[in-house]
Amino acid sequence: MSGLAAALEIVGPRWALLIVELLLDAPLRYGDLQRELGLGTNQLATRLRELEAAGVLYRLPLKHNTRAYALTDRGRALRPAIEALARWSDLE
Amino acid sequence: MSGLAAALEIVGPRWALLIVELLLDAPLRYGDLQRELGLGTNQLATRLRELEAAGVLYRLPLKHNTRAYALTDRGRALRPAIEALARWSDLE
DNA sequence: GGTAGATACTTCCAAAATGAAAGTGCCACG
DNA sequence: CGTGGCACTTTCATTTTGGAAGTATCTACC
Repeated sequence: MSGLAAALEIVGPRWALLIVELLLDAPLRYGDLQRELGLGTNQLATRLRELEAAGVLYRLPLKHNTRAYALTDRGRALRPAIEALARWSDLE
Repeated sequence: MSGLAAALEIVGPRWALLIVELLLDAPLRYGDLQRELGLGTNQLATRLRELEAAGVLYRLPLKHNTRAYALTDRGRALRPAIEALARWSDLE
């Protein structure tokens, strides 16, 4: 399998890269992500579970039943790819 | 809509970026793409139609009922993004 | 001239992913 | 003890993806 295909197995599903993009700035809570992205809560839960399993992000407990989602080193390493795609869409 | 979201509207669907990756080297025919990727012929037809409509690639007639698919400038501009994703998956 | 093969699809249907809405469990605060 | 915020789960409809088979056109061969 090509490197690209391997990458898409992880960040290919819908919303995955958009979640990572939001977290590049700072950790966010579940509700914040949902409001920013406007996706169904079930899908957000699924994507976060998968991205955590892939080592892209991790859960950061804040208090009682509140936690934030933050990027790992591997997650932050997606910045060049995300910026390249964003720049591509700006061409014309 | 963020630049990233706009890019994913075009290259987000499954197989789309993998098709572009193959065409970065040289134009290929329909059957070549299908054999290389191993996807259903109906989906290849759909993806090619969408990528053509988005100005990423174009049909290049060869002879009678044979044609090749080649990248436009806009399609070739995806190279940095594709390489960034491929490199990311190689980390560890 | 008929037939077999190559090429580029389309059509049909099942399976999986995605999306919208409502419900659950937990804790803090008044 | 009730109300509200937060982080989900469950359920079900819709859309996307996937596999298999069929169609149309031209070419080359017998």
